[in-house]
Amino acid sequence: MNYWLIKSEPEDFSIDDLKALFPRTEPWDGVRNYQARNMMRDQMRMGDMAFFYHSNCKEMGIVGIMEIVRESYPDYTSWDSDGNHFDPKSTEENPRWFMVDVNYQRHLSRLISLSELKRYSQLSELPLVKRGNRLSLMPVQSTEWEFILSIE
DNA sequence: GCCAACGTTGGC
DNA sequence: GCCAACGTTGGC
Repeated sequence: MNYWLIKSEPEDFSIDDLKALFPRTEPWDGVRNYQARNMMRDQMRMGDMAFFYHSNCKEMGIVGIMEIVRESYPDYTSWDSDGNHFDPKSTEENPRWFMVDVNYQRHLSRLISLSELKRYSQLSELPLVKRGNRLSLMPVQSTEWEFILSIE
């Protein structure tokens, strides 16, 4: 099983929004970056776990855990010319973008802030803490996953 | 609100 | 295929 970290701007969609849906799931639409798409499409598997990270907000950090409950399928929001995820180069016959479905699992007992995450040498290889990182979705090594849970 | 980093686009 | 211009991300 793989571990992940997935960012979301809480003003857009927060972990509380995901929790409110439970037990319904959420299609993780709107990923429009090839590197992120490839990981999502080729490596994310049902049952994988992901940290929910709040980005671009006052309290940035890891706030909870979600589970991948459906493997990748075409992101139909890319076909909606009225939506803000529209991409005219993506078609039903030849979809360019993909998404997975996620389900709320739990909040962490506390928010683990970005500034705290940056302080641990155990996490120095995590793309999140590297300079200039802009990936909205990234793999987390099992050792990193367990370390983060151990400091929760 | 600013701006560095970086991905994408498009002219050549 | 190069690369400048441009747009976006996201921390600060």
